[in-house]
Amino acid sequence: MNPPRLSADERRAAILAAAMPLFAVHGFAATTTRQIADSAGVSEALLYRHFPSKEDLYMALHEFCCVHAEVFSRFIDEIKPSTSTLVHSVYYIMNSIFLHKQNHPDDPVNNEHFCRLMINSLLDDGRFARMFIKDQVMPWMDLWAASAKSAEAAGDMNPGIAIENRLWFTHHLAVMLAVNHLPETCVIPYACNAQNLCDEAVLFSLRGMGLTESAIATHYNPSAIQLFTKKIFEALNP
Amino acid sequence: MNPPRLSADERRAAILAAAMPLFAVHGFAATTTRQIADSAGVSEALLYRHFPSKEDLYMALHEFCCVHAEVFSRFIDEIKPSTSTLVHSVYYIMNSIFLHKQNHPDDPVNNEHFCRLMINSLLDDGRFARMFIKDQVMPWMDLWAASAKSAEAAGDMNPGIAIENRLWFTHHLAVMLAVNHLPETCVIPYACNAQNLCDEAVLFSLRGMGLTESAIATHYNPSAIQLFTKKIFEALNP
DNA sequence: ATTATCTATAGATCTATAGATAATGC
DNA sequence: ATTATCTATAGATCTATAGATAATGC
Repeated sequence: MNPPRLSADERRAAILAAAMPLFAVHGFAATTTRQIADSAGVSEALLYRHFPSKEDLYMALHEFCCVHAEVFSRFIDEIKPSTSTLVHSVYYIMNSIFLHKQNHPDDPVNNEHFCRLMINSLLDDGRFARMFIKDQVMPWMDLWAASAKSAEAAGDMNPGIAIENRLWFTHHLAVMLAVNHLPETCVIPYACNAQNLCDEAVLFSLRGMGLTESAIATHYNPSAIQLFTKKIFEALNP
Repeated sequence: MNPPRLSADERRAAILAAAMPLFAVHGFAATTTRQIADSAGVSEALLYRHFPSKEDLYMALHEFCCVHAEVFSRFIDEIKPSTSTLVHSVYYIMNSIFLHKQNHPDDPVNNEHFCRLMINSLLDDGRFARMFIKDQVMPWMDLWAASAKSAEAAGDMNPGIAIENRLWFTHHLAVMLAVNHLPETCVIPYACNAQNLCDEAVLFSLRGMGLTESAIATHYNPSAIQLFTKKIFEALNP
């Protein structure tokens, strides 16, 4: 009859899980403590037992996102930098960020909600975004940059753009494609479906980074890439 | 002594001008009618004389942005589609959206505020973003797409990506660069300053669209482009 | 006479806390 | 005995309106 009585840690996690979609979809100011309490099935008073203020709850949510993203960086060391890795990485970036594919299946952080929290942070002071990028994205960036350097050394890539920027630009395109698809009706009148759009964005990025058409022809093999990303997927999901 | 008594139209515009930075920076929910009234130097009651509700005021602000952007589309017909126009357009997109350069000097809509309103719309239902894109961006897109087709016909561009998407991707990169720079501290640890970043993003986009290295070498002449954009700038500011 | 503008306030809602109660674990 | 949880509510704030007042234009 009565709602289950949880331990402090469990209740804390349950409150965060309930708060996530609310803060993500409505933003900080438009989300009320009453909404969160109702969604979590507890009283507002209990929220304030676990979090000193609404603001603290919001910040705890950001920490929660960072901690639960850590699983992704465990397998970086096993991947060798190369032109092929670069191509596969671009494919992975685009698919995971834009199409929300190939992420950890047990990830408690919904991809759309995470995206919304990030954009909300960018409209705010950017603290959460910086924290996440520093802790979770930079390890990958090191691998990506090493791969780009390797591609350059192999003569597969034209010069003219700082190595890291080539990958940031790819990343930015992926994020913006995701953001444009956040509203129920996509704001951009693209002439194709999301999957084709993603594939074209991969090609755009590979070319944009300066990869030669011949290097792209050699390394951009969709079926091989699917195998590669599937392997990552399985490594993340033992 | 007393504050000046304005006509209904003038007061309405003054209220919108005061509301703009508040809604842009803090978002709809976190902006109070009291803040707007104080910033406009009037009572809250007067706000509700001019706008039935806070929501209506917000929507009026969106209309205001669209109307005041119309000046930009007046000179489209004078520009001929070509590879050169395409290159110049990419440069223009990147500089106007990311670096906030080459816009109309009398534009009452601050570029950063406009960017924030757009992103807020994307986190919401996207209505404002769709309206602006349809009315203000699509006329340009037609010119850009015609230029890209012209470049393709001239043998300057490799195939593989839908024509419009090449320019949307360029646009998205520009927007995301702007968004990453919204917080006081940029969220991405770029290894260069904003001007270099913009130049590199132009090169990335030209390559990404599939322009050949030789076409880029022929048409991407920074000093000639500065002249071109200056001409647009002057046309917009007679 | 009309229009712009204000003061004052109703009614709702929102964050946060005080103090009481019920379930758990030793 | 400790810990989780609730009810009730204070105090602030927020949107919106009622009704009064002062400036403008014919």
